[in-house]
Amino acid sequence: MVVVPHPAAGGDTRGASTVETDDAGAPVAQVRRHRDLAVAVAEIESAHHPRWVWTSTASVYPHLLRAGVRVQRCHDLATTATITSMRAGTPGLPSDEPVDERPGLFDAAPAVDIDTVLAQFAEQRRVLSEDRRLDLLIAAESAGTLAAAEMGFDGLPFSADAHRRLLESVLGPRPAGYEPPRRIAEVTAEICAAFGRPLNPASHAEILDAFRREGIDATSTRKHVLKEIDHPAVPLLLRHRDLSKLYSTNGWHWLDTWVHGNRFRPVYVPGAVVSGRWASRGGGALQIPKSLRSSVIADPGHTFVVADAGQLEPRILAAMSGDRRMVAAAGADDLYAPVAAAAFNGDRAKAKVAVLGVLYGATSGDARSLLTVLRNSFPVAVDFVERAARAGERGEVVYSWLGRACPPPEPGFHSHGDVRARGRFTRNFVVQATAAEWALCVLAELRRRLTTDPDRTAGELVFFQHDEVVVHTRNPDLAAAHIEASVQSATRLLFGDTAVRFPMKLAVRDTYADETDGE
DNA sequence: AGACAGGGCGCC
DNA sequence: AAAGGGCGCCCTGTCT
Repeated sequence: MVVVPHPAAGGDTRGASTVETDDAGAPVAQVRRHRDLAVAVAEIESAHHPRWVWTSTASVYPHLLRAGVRVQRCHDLATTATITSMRAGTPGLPSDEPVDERPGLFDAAPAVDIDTVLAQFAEQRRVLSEDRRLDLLIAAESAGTLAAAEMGFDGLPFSADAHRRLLESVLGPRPAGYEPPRRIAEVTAEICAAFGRPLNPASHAEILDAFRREGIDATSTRKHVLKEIDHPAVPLLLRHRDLSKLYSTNGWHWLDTWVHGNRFRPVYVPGAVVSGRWASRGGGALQIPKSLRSSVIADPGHTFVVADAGQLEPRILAAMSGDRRMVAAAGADDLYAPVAAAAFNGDRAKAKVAVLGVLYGATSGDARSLLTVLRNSFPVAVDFVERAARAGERGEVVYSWLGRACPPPEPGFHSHGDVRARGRFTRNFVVQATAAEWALCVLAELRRRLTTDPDRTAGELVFFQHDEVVVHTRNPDLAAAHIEASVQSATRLLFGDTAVRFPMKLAVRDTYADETDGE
């Protein structure tokens, strides 16, 4: 363990200090002063790969990456504090540290004294040393912060030319000024013609008003509502919505902002979702529309290995609950097939609806009755989430498998609707948060394997999205082997010797697009 | 001018 | 096919 305080504000890395500690966080050597943080980290890292302890990866590591310095392991104090304070019921009190989004600068956080950092680390070690699962969670979260910074820095291979071709074929040429692209202008004109009056197709109020003038009372302008209306403007409105979405969210401006040097460089924010899932800041990294994925093109000589965990959350529920029949079902490649056989006369569609309904807290009568059927065959699994739901309804906090706490309820939650919503949230939390932990452990192990493989062609992580990883590699077989091994490792770390399987759908392609998507 | 809420969509 | 959970982002419309 080597502790480094937060660097001074303003990008001034002079005066950086390090001190070596034992596992408990007690110093075992003198504090060393360094002229340059990146140089010091590079030197120490090459000697013995310590676990770096710092205030936050988000505020320190981007600077190191820009200096060409990478580390294997860290302990992120801010991330740890966020998790432990949520467990203590005092969310949001410790450092809400801003992440470094400005190249070349550290954020404006004040410099922190090394004794303060040491004290915080020692206290966190004391807590973690008593809780093996929490210790594992913190290690995985910390590794995740490194992976997030590295993926944001390296970027996802993305062909700006391919994307420009897509935009031009769908929207027309790039507008010179602020006027809308040709195809959007055309469909807007057609909509106005269909209604016989000018209107702004982006205004819900104007659309509803226009329909009302023709004697059509729509409750909203949602797609499924519009589709019920027999009117020539309906398909035009839906098309306008699609085009506008592409233009405004992933159009030329998005390309200029987020894609440079044929790399899409998003800002990942690990653990930003209460369940522990990652979020992204700007660029919509975790919501890349399917239509854009054919522009994610591997470099020459490289391919992508795209791996996603199929039916992850039901498998997580099986492992958490220990329901013997559900565990047995989760030993199959298709979990829904044995569930259907056991409870739904082989009707797979019904089995799927029932399982998803139990995970999300379905309220519709249809799914409720299927849930009752599911309970007959899988009582332990159903009871597991029902207990989480009832705890939430009582205002209690629930926990993931490794001990992440969900936020406490809002003080004023008492209405029937609030209480039921809280139950659906806590019901889903226990599974979604544990699924996030499993995926994070996969990511951490995969990162470790890829970066330490003596064969330098194993590849690099370029994308992570909840239950999916993408490796950019010259050697897809090796990358795939590392993915499989990482899945085994994560499963064993969390659930030990379980019969639950987590089959990965692996695909080797030169674009991120699903091969079923048309060219 | 800027903040915020609500509607809507698409990603898991 | 959707439903239920979690997000980010865009738009309009309203309020300050």
